[in-house]
Amino acid sequence: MRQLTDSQSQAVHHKDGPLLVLAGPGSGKTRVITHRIAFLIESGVRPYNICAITFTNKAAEEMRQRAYSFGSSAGAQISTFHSLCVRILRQYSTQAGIKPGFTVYDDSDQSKCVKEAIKKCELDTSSFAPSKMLNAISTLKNKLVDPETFKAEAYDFFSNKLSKVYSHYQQLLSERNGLDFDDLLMKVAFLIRDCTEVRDELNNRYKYLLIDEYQDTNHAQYTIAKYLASSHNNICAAGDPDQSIYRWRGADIKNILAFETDYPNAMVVKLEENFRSGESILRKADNLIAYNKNRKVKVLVPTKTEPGFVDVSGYSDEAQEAQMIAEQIRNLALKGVSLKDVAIFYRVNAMSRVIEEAFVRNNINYQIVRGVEFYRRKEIRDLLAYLKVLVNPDDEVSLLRIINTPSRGIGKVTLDKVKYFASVNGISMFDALGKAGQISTISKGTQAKLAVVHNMLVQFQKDASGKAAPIAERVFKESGLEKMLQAEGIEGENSLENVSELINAASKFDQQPAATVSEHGELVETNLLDFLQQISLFSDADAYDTSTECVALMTLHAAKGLEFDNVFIIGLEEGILPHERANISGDEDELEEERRLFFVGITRAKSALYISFAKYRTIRGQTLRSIPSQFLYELDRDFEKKQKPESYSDSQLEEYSDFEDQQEESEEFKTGQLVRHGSFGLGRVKKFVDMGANSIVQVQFNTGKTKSLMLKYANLTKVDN
DNA sequence: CATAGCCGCCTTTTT
DNA sequence: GGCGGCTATG
Repeated sequence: MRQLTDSQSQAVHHKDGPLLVLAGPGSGKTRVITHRIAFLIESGVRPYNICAITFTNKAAEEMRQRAYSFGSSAGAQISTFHSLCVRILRQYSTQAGIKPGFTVYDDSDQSKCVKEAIKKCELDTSSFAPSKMLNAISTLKNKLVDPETFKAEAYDFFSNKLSKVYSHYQQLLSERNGLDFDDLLMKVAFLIRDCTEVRDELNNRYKYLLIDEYQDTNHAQYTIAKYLASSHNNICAAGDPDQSIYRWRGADIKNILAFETDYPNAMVVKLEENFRSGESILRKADNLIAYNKNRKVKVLVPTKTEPGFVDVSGYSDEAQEAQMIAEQIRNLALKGVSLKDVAIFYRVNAMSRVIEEAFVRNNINYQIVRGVEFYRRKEIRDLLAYLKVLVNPDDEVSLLRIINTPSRGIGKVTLDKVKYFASVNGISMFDALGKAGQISTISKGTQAKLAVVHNMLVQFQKDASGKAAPIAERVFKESGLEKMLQAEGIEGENSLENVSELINAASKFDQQPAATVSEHGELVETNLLDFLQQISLFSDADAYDTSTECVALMTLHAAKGLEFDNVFIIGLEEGILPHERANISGDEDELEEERRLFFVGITRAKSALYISFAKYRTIRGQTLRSIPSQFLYELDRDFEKKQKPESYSDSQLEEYSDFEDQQEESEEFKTGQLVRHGSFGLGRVKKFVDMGANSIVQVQFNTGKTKSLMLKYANLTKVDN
């Protein structure tokens, strides 16, 4: 085990009071937190009084294991903000005004609820798109604006409508005893703000608070942290403003920048040495991030003696890019590189497909780090919906999903009648099912069908307070789900396998020593509800399996916190990275976040970094000529001159030559200039990035679309106003 | 009431 | 290019 450096050691051994660890990439930040947990325990703090918050469940699990290896840290609360909130809400459900068996609603459940809410407000879903509404609601919740507060300040037309949707949406969730991701944070923030009894208890329990990736906390999380530490101020925040990549989700970089103002007596430790990457890699990262204006300047100090290796290659299209990468990886493997040490990063999930195809062709093992995908499968969602109803009979979304799955001859008309009966009598739909015999509008035969389902669920419920796996298995067999899949023949085989994988996961969860430990040190047994609530908080990064010999494919966002010897970052093109959606408001902040995202990707690489772009890329079935990302010039202004013609296939050589031709003088385009484009028509210049012959103009066209165009190909003509 | 087939929608990143 | 939802048909 490497020795701690002076500054690392300073952070680790800080005893009481606020501490800010400003850490660059690869500076051993997470290690400092783990050592600090060990130090606190050594100096007499009970593990039970420590709370460490990480960004993903995976990170929490790793930190838990490392902390264990230092000695008995059992009982320390190490989890994500969301998991912590679930715990708090269950423990203090009465004070929070919710029932402890609540369901955590994922985005598809949310979307069902918001659609209903929009309907109730008599708005049409075309001008009030559910996704827009959900986004807006999420932003409000992250800012801790509840429906009542928002209603009071909603003056304009849109806010007014949004406020109504928001109220109805919250109403629906609360009737169903469901909480969405943002509710978990908001409810806890309000609970500890308003309820002094709970705040005191939590302050008493969590005497030391450690928060990793503090740059990505949103206002709700910030508030929770503030109240959790309010009596003792033993808060240790660690993060890197240059790695803030979740602004779009409400993360506020100001939280870390203002830490010293929030906690005036804070000790600040800077970790600027980088133990991860070779010098040439770090220099590129430095060059790039220096273009961000909105930052505190810091330089990465390399400590590795090996220089590292950086390659920037242009390919003709995404298929060639993928094939060349596959070949390079095969070469690396021949040289003895383990596939575990190779990763591919991309901006959007859809870009993984071409790489996958190339890897299959070339016989390269890979895994896509996309954890939530498994839980989105129909058969998995069906079984989970049954289990959710057992634990939370108010969960109408899940109940409606399963009531006729497998089909039992219960249709929409019948369900409408049941729903009407439920609302007239002020009971839940589940209870209305139990009284199906009293619903006179429904035929005797259908009444009987409803009663059968209700009876079945009631029978299942008797086992629902125990372990997860046995009840999951029982429900799968007795509900008819298994028969339904078996009847599908070969098509259903895959589904059957998935279900048994889920049941395996459940039984693994059941056997796990409980992560929760009571004050007196005894393990708290987990049950079905714990399982359901845990998997609903699963994230992509959580699915990353470090034990198998294969290349990891993931988005740049999922790459946060990881490191690899060899890193490939693909699709360095305008519109992809930076992503076109990040430019819609013409907001410089969004471009800076894209730059930070690339920065995060670069700084994952330990010894070799391969960056690539393609001249043509097919997106959503459309092949478009693409422009190398402006970020490539920022890494290295001469990057294009250094391009090897060999990296293009023969047929592309000719095209390459016009690429190389950068003698002509570029014409200046000012923001606001009216221009005409051959196919897009009239538009106005929003931005001009001067790169000599490779200058990029961003034009907002009258069609409403904004495009980034490479000046020398775009054939733009200026139009007088 | 079930099923198949079609249309139209979106599609950045995710706890 | 993929999925969800709607409609028409049996």
